[in-house]
Parts: sequence; C-alpha cells; structure tokens
Amino acid sequence: MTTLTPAAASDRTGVSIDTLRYYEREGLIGPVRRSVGGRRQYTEDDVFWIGLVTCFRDAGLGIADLRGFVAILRAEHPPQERVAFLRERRAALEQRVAALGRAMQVLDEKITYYS
Amino acid sequence: MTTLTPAAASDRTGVSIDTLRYYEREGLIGPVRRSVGGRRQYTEDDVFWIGLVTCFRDAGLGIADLRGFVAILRAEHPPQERVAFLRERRAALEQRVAALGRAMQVLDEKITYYS
DNA sequence: CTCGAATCTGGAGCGCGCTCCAGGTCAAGA
DNA sequence: TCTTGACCTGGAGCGCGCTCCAGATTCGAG
Repeated sequence: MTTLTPAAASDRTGVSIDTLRYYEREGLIGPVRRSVGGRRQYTEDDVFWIGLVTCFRDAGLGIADLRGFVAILRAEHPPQERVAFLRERRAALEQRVAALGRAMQVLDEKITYYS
Repeated sequence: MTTLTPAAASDRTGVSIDTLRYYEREGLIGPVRRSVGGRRQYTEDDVFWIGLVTCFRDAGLGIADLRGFVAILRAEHPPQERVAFLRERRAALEQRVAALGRAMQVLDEKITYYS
C-alpha cells in the first residue's frame, strides 16, 4: 500500500506538518503508522480523516469538540448515542449559522444605508 | 439623561465588566463618558453599540476586524468606501456559513448512516 | 561512504481574547 | 464620620491552537 511522507500529506491536506503532529498528539488523527526508522507514513484513510478534521476546524469547532467527535465515531457506542451526539453538534452549528445570519443582516442594513 | 453603571451595563449586555473595559481599551466601544469621580457612565447608545459588537463577536469576527468596522463607520469615509468594506466583510461571513454548511453536511451523512 | 534534506522528540514561544489581581479611589447608608 | 462595596488603573495570567526551535536521527542521491 502506498503511503505519504509528512511533507506529502501536508501538501495534500493543506495542513502544516507541525499541525499534523499536533493533531496526532491531541488524538484527532492517527496514530499514524511508522516506518522502521520511525518516520510517519500517512495512508489515504489518514488523509481522508484529516480532511474531515479540517472541515470541522474550518467550521469553528475546537480541538476538544473534535476529540469528542473522534471518540464517538471510533469507539464502540450504541448507534442512538452517536446519533444523539451528532444531532447535538449539528444544533450547535445551526446556532453559529444563526449568529452569522444576524451579523450579515446588520451589515446589509449598513450597506443599504450607505448605498 | 439617564446612564448606566458598569454593573448595569454588564447586566444589560451580557458582557462582563472586565470585557467592557477591554473593548474600550481596544477602541471597539466608547470612549465612555465618566462621572466627576472617574466612574464610567454608559448611555443607551453605548449599550446599543455594545450589542452590535457582541453580534459580530458571536459571529466569529476578531477584535482587529471589529476595530476596522468601527473605524469605517465612525470616521469620515466616502460612502462607496464604506460599502466596499461592508460587502467584503459580508463575503467573509458567507464563507464561514459555507464552511458550516459543509460540516453540517458531514454530520448529516453520519446521522443518516447511524440511523 | 558521505552529505544534505527530511523527519524525529520534547518543549518553549506566541497571538488572541479575555480574566483576574493588587492597591488605591469614590460614594451611599448607618 | 465610618464602613462597605462598587469601581478605578496597570499589569499579570490563562487556555487555545498552533508555530518554532534545538539537537538527534534517518534516508536517498551521488
């Protein structure tokens, strides 16, 4: 199976090498397989997962939130517990969207006013 | 004209007294009028403005962003410059909404999967 | 085999956005 | 007048999310 060096994984994901190691330390990704010499070998699955993490980070979730997300998806949990957790997270995101909507409305008012 | 003490302004806005003073130091609000003895006296206008700041903070804008916002609205700028700035800010917020949408979609997929 | 680039680890440093603290001032009630 | 509590200032401290650094190790090209 073909794997990626840290530099390649960084290029593919747009996440810095330092941050990749940080995420791994924090348990958000991996643990990533190592070569005999101890170098990291990122798989396609790793890259995909990093993409998910990035997606949630971009959406404003904190490291702790993501740790929770990882925990729920990785460990064995009854489906209903997972669904409950996921719905809760979704609701939180909706709150954020609402906050953004309010701010955009204020901007729109100002834009109208100055136009 | 009736004014509010720091404690009252904090109650009304939901922003801590420390944070109100911090915002003032950073130029996001005020400068707030003072009593003879040097205590702050918040006006209704101040409270309203604090509401705006809070709205944008909740939407995820940084202190520096808000300083820019304040500068554009307070100082004399040609309307078209203000509008350009406001539109730019609005576009940034749309980006954030899009990021949230992507994250919510991922959650929805997982929810569907586990349901 | 040698050299240089890439990677490793542990830990320090940094910018942000507050939050807290010490030490002093002001103001309203008993 | 005295006390008590809210408020003042300047500055330190903190949690987050990286980011950078030193010093050692590994690996591929020549």
